[in-house]
Amino acid sequence: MVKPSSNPKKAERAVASLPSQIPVELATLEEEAPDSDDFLHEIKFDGYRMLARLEGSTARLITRRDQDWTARFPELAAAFSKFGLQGTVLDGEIVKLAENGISSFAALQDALSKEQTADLTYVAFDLLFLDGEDLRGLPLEERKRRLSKLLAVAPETIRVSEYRTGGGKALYQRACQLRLEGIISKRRDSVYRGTRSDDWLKVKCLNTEEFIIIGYTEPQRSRVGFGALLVGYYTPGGEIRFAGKVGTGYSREFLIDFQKRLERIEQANPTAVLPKGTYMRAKVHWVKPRLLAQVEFTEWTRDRILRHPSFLGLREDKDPREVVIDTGSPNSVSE
DNA sequence: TTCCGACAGTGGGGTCGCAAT
DNA sequence: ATTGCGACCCCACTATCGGAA
Repeated sequence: MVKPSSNPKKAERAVASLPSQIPVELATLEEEAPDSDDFLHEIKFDGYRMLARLEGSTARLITRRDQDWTARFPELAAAFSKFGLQGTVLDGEIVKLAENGISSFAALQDALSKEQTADLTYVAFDLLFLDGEDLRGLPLEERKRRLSKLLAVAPETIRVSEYRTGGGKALYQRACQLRLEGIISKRRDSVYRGTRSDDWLKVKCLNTEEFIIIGYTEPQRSRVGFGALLVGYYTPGGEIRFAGKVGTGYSREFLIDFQKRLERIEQANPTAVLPKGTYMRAKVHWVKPRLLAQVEFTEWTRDRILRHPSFLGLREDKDPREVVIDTGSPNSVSE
């Protein structure tokens, strides 16, 4: 709980308005979790990053690009406004938690599109302002202490992100076993700078899979070679199913060289079955299903399309026929 | 001198809202 | 009614540049 400010000086500070725009701290992508005791670690929640701005009887939810999304989360906004605090800003993530406590981005989007936002959760991981006081210059652990105190008495839907100190590698392994998105490791004594730095590290659990190259899109604007590779896989039934487009991870040189190679194996029509309503922004060229691409991605979407795919390289040593993915595999998103 | 952070620009899936078809 | 498109959200990645180390 927060003591009401009896000190007139403090009260004065409390009415001082917050900065209109507050840049959020961003994490740098890292391959390995730090094991050093200088870091604390928390679960990487998969949702919408949102600053909660409490200004008296009103609370606003602001995206990291400064868009006001309060109206999309009326229940959370109402819960925050009940705090009745002036000049207070929390940093956190709006998530849809399953019974097992895991946040699913697909479920969150689903809830938003159906306007079923009552059971969303705000997971707070930082406190930037309290009662008009700017806390961003304090060490992270101190801010977290004040955050816990503030949310000690809070509704179910507003929670503190739990964390542990040290043991980053072990936590990362457990997170991946539990099929979480990854972890965020933060320097315990770091101040909130509002930029990307290695004070905050994100270590993600990623999937790697080989896919059959079934086509490519034409480059747009200043892009050279091709835009994206269209990839697919064999179902156990022997059909090729479209798995999405992979548009990043190529050097300029590769884009030019590989397009020439693809050109030589072009064919008029797709080999793969495309889901109805597949939208192709750029013109597509289809190729014979002969080449394999190794692709890294975060997860499968509800429609069984790759999320956040990036190209790692070609697999010249394997036969495309070997790329069989059973849609009932643990990787699939069950509905 | 080298390195790193910021920025611009490319690409992805999904949702929403608006305009053109 | 459908489709295209751009703006958001979530992002990965390459290339470049200027300033810090």
